[in-house]
Amino acid sequence: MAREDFRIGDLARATGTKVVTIRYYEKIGLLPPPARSTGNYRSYDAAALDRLRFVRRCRDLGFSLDQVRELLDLSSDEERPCGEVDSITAGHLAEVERKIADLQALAQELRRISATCTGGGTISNCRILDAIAPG
Amino acid sequence: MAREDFRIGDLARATGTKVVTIRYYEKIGLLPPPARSTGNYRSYDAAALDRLRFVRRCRDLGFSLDQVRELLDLSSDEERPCGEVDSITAGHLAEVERKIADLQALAQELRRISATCTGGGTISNCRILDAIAPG
DNA sequence: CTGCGGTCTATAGCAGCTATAGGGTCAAGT
DNA sequence: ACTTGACCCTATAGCTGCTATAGACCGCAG
Repeated sequence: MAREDFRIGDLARATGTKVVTIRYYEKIGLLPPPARSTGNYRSYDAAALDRLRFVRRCRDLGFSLDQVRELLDLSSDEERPCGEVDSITAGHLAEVERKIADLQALAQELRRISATCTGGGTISNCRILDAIAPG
Repeated sequence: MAREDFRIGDLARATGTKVVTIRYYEKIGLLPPPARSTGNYRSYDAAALDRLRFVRRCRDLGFSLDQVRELLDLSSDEERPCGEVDSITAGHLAEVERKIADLQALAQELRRISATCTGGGTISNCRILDAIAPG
């Protein structure tokens, strides 16, 4: 309503989010349904911008949408102990570290396999395929 | 038809794949439709086992189904130069390494954020939330 | 002949968007 | 006044790589 309200495209640009993604976030309840203009356009305010920025930041940090939802819920309840936030973060960090370890083992094996390539052969004597399918 | 043929459950156990997944692979054309028994059960032979093992191995190595398809196509053509196999492998390796780097940066930031937690506070003075949503 | 474990098809669901179809709105230009 | 173009709306289907469910059939042991 006020002059500083803006439309979904502006919000998208301001946060680096696609318009469809914002509507998707609204649909799954991550963002509240905003006010509507006379022409039925979504009308956002500064609070909506803050909230979406928070969501995007969490997503950039690799939190799942469910985790983001939890963090949003927590952050709206001033009285709750901070420990819950920390446990979500710590849990996520542990998961990321596990993924890194998995991928490192994977990369190691791919390097081993790739190193077998002799360079000029044909499929019939491809060492890489042998390395992938031993036996 | 021969005595050594076996059914989908056996194939599943032998490869550590779920039955539904095998049917899915068939549906998307990754595995050829097998012969059928009189009771319309799928009937597999040793070649099918080899092929599925190859697929599983590729998946374990993190190749996408499309990449697996390509590798399968290549491996069935003895004349093709081996270079294509190597470029798929190298490309995949590069992608895995990029992912590792991304995740390491992420873990670093999560550790930084998590370290701000003072331990006993409430949401209203949560440093982690501050760290996630600065400003 | 009844029960059970396996198999069959077909369809829907998961995350987290993205794309498409088929329209309405609004401000600027002519 | 009219048209162009950029923006917006809803609703639906698609993506990857499976997984789950429903409802039926097959085959063998007791």
